[in-house]
Amino acid sequence: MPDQPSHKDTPAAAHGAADGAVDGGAAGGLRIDARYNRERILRAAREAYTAHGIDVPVATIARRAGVGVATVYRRFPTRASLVTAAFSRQLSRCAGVLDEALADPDPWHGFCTLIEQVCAMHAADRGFTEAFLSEFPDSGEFGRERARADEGLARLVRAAKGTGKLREDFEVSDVALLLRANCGVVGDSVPGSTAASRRLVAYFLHSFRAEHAEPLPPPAPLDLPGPLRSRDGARAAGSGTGARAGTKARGPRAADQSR
Amino acid sequence: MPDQPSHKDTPAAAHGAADGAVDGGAAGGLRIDARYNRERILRAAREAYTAHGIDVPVATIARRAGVGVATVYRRFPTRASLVTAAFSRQLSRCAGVLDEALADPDPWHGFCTLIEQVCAMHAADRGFTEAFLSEFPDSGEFGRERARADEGLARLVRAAKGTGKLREDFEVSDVALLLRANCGVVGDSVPGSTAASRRLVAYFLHSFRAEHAEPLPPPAPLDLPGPLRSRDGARAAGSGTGARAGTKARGPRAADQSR
DNA sequence: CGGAAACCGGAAGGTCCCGTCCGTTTCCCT
DNA sequence: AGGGAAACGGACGGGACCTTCCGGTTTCCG
Repeated sequence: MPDQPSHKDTPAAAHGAADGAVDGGAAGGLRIDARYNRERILRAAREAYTAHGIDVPVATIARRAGVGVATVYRRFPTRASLVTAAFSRQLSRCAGVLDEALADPDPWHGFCTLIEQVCAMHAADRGFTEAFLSEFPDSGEFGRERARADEGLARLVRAAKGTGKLREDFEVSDVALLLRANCGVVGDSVPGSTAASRRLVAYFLHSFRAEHAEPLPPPAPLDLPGPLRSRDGARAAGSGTGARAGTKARGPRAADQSR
Repeated sequence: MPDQPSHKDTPAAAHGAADGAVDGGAAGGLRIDARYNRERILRAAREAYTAHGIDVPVATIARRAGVGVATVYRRFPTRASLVTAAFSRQLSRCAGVLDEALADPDPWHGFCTLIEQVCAMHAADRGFTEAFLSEFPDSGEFGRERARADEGLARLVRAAKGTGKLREDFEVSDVALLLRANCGVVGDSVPGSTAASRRLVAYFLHSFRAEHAEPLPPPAPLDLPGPLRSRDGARAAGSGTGARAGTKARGPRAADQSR
């Protein structure tokens, strides 16, 4: 317990989240070899996800981390939990950017900066984009952060409108619109995705300005990318293939038209 | 060889593409039961893809079409070919919309209509969106259509700029940008995707206008969604998993860091 | 009307991947 | 130093999917 070498009553579950670097999950009270491996797994996962997307098989990550599959699963009970843990950094960076934006004396400037930064993050990391769009991070860390983000975003938008620079009919949900759009542009690991994203953002920010604004069609009953529809919900953790596109879309029943 | 029933010279392969309705592929010279089944398969595929995306298992489509899996594979040698065939209609509709746009006396109006219509098509059909973004339709029908589309689009854009309504620094590749963005917004089968798409398009078209235009960052070296990177190419037809996300992203080698 | 080619459907072959089991190894505390 | 708990890793079970095979059936020409 490098954290609190109390010698007697191992302070295991005491209050682990104080490890020098970022410790998104629960690394406290782990044997040092376990902690070391956990770090290696996270690093390997981050690299793989960033480069190839979140559908990289767990076995691949395990191999690149130099551990067995079982070790990965012992530390992260499910694929989804690994993904969540791998991107918790990025997520807090997003939160940090939002805080900065809120602190900006010019709300409109803060708003623009926020959009630009977050979109740039997505453009630079394919895995983050996919994780963001994916449904399973709803609950857990992603979900909790989101609640706070929604609130802060609403405040920022209100303030930006107050300066008269952000058009009045702008909706908070339009941020989600932009983010999803950006994810679409970034989507695959196309080389020029960063440039494309920048251009997209420029177009959007231009049309968000109050001056010369024209009427818009009504916004969709859409929320932020995270917690979308409530479809078949479940499958959040189990069912392996979690993020794979198909699989889930199975029709009505198995013996629906038997023949 | 249903294609060339040598036997004598059945009018089979004469000029099949004249089958009353749309006949995207080669239904000529098929026994009537085969032709009937082919139609049922296509219909089932279209329904399934539209509703659940192109990752629906072949077996599901076969069941809903009331045929066996083998029948599907006999008619469409591979998953990809089925997808291509299923969406060939939509594709020609796109081409038609483009032609209409080109014929519009007001190029700017034609341009706007084109964007709106195509985006609406994507919003209404999840499968079409996925197929459009997917890489494998490069070759074959999709690819050929695209060449023509690129050319027509370039002309339309030039004409629209000529009227002074479309901003001068607009690039043809910005259409691809918009389409990809729209696919991102539509992405999942969210109920309100149509409304979201409409709003997205409105924002974009607003910022495409020449008046009050502001400088933009340079466009990405990006083409239309279809033929993107040339990555690991191959896998076009075979390799089952065609559209599945992961799988392909396998790391360097199998025994890369064996342990 | 009769036979052969063209068709059909279910089952089997081959991949890939998630998540668990269990014998073995490593670390930590006494 | 030594014993036990924690951790490790390879193999295994289970599930989906794509595609092919093969014996039985239907259509169509003469």
